[in-house]
Amino acid sequence: MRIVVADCSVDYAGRLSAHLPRAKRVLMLKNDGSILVHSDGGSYKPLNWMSPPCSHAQLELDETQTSAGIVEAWQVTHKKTADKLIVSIFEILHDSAHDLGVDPGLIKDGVEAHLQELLADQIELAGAGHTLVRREYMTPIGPVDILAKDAAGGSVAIEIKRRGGIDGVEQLTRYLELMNRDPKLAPVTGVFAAQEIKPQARTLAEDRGIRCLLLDYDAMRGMEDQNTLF
Amino acid sequence: MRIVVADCSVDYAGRLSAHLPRAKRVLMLKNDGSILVHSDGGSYKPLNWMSPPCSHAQLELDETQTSAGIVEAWQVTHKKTADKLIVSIFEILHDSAHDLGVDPGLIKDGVEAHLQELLADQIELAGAGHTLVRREYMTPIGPVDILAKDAAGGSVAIEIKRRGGIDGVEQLTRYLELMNRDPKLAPVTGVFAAQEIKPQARTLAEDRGIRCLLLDYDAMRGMEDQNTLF
DNA sequence: AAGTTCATTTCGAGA
DNA sequence: TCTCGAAGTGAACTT
Repeated sequence: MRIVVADCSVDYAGRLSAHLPRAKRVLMLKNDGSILVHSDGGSYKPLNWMSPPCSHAQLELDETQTSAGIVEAWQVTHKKTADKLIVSIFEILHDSAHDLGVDPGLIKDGVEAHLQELLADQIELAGAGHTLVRREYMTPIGPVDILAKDAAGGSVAIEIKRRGGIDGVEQLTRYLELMNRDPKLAPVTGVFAAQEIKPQARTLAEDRGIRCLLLDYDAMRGMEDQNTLF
Repeated sequence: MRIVVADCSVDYAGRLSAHLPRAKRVLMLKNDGSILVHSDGGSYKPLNWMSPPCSHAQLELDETQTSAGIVEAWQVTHKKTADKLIVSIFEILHDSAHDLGVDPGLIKDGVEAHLQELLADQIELAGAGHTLVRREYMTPIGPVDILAKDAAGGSVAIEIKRRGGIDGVEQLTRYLELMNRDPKLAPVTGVFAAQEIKPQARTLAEDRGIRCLLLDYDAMRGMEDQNTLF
């Protein structure tokens, strides 16, 4: 990673043509040859950039450029699309290189996991009087997201998805079939919970006697915040 | 703009929860309080970030943190959504600040203008034997993008859009109506040229006897490059 | 101001 | 490998 702060102008030609007038900017040159041109504002999106794979070359300066005050010119070319980015540098204000190594990468706590956590905490959303038995209840063919008991004491298996499609209903159906063979659990009813339930999935679920539960992630999160605060 | 290269771990809590394990990264702190966490790879999207408006605070370190080797901890909080980003720093490898001033901003050369230029140069795309009369041919209600003549010497008015919708067809229709009143031009036929023509627009155009011409921007640009090279 | 569409989108999952 | 949908999308344009 090389970081250059410079007074520069930038020209891009690719899907569109774009030009950045002369100004001080931060140029981030990554090891894969890619380059980002950042200003002191805006969002995380650079003013201009070149995505990898691409190659970096130093251009020869002609008379016009040197007399205009350009001290260095870079050309970054994309290896597949022939997109081109030219950085004309008038003054380098800072230049440093850093060996960062390979990044271990971002760990995202999936929304599904979070939904499961939230619904476990707010299990009454599945029905008045419902109580939590346990999350990730193991069955021979995999874990059921949530096992609960309804007001009458009957078992309830809940499958949680962010987007509820046919697949999720089939999955829950398999769990229910298996769990209903267990005399300690049976009869087990099913709840298919998701932020969004596709019409086909809803039809299939209801046809099989599985209840559908639409989850409002933001509302559940807001509820959680209140529980934490007080 | 402050640039810090540091051995750090990052935690984000907002719409989702995310964690970046300890590693060397570049932290870009913009003047508006926003922060970008970049690694030496990936695209222009940072591993993690906080968009403005947000505020930056230095956290007090507790025993657990100091014994874990953390020398500094930052908390960046969004001013509206209460999203939170915490950067735990184990070692600062580089730290510099730069006054960049306000950026004049990106100037995008519209694709439509470029398409007009390209089609004017490759006017035979509009039909074999077509010749260019002029670009931006003025009429009392505005300029027609391209005026050409077909192989038989008849006038052809071409309207160019990046995405061809109903609006563009209506616009061209008005031009054609007007131009057909001019005995020096009449009869004038219309060509609706665009990178993408919506079905409704195509139907309307063809119903009015206007030809539709799908433009392949990349191919036209490639052709232009060849013309320039040889 | 609120909604819609586009993006040099980027990114990930599923087929 | 390719296609399709989501994104902590952001940004520009319409209504």
